[in-house]
Amino acid sequence: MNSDKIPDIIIGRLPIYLRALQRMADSGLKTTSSQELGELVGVSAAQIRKDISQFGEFGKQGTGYSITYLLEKLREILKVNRIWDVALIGAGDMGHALANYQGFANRGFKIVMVFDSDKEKIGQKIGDFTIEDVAHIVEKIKAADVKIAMLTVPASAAQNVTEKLVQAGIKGILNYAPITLNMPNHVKVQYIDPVTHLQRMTYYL
Amino acid sequence: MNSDKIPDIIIGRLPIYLRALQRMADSGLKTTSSQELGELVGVSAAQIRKDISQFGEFGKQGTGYSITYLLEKLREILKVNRIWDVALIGAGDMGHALANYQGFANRGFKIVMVFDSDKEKIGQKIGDFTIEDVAHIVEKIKAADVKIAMLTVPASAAQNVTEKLVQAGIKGILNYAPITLNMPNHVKVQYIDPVTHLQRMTYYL
DNA sequence: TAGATTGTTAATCGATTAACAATC
DNA sequence: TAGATTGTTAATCGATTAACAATC
Repeated sequence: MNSDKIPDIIIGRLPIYLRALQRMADSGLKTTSSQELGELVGVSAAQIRKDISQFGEFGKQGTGYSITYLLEKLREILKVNRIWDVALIGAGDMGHALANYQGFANRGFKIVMVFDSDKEKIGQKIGDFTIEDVAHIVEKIKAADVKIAMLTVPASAAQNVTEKLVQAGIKGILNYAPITLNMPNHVKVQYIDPVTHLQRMTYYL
Repeated sequence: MNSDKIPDIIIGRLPIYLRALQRMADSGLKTTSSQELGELVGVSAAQIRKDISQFGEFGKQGTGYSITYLLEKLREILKVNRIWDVALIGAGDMGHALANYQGFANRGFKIVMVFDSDKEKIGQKIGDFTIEDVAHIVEKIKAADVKIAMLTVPASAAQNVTEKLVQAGIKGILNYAPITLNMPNHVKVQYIDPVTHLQRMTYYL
């Protein structure tokens, strides 16, 4: 156990462990080891143990880790033992795909509002949501006390929207726009750009 | 200049530099510095210089880097000074969003075939493509000599499809299924799972 | 008990930063 | 020329791995 600041690189691996453990639980397994979990996620057993031990002693010598117990602990650590409301900004194809995605709910997230700037789209429905005017984004997000946003607007609009999101009290942004955002330090961003991921692989081809 | 093996972490930053430089070029800029580029992408100037200098001497003391020249060099290094054909597997919402995405072409990629296993979907159109039966995926990909795939099938199908992709000679997979894939070492994978990205942020909230 | 596996320490390995001579 | 900025070296910082006592 270690109460110092945990490196971000470790935090980044925990969701991967969580995902693998959930699959093990779903297939009825009760117990695992650092060895087995490591093989499943492509990480050394030593690293699995080191990462987990930052937060406490969750295993047992000789038998390994109880899957449900470790799941519970990881969910606590990552604060996904609850449901986070999420605002979606940008009702294009990607926005639609995310709005319809069934995989959020059981992993801690729920889209609760959708915004766009296109007059044609405002007022229309995506699944259960009515698309709202991005002009009202600051007050709507504040009123709903939403802390997480997913951004699927064009690159040209992303920085501008980001500033409104910060103003609205958003603390974490999952950014699908292909641009690095300029942000205050207290707001976290994660980037998803399929092209940068593809370009990372072509180097090796 | 350094001819040893370049660390993957450096390769991972190059697409980010490339993206920022492209934006600078689009807005008419001719020249930049490690300082300026670093601020734009959130990386130290020293690191920008170190990363770039792995591949040659592309800058000039006193004046910095020519944007078009550095763009050209980075595209060469990443092998995106050409267009890569890409196979898309999974014609769900995410598959549709990717098939319709206009941002691939000018950054080195082009979807050329779409597969699904759903009899209802096979034969239907997505944009310009007719959805093909995943049962024929190995011969179709081999025949077209495609080396890169994007995987947007459910987690339960992903490992199975991956094995077929490897058999078909695919060398890089962009995986949207929320599961770690088991792969031979000579095939590269990149993972995109919005939930793991979100869970990485909630820790800090 | 004997075997298995944890949590942790120390050693190794790798990445980042600071500093500056070279030079445009 | 004077000012700016590169490419590179050495120092620092951080992450990973190997090894093993503790113990279930």
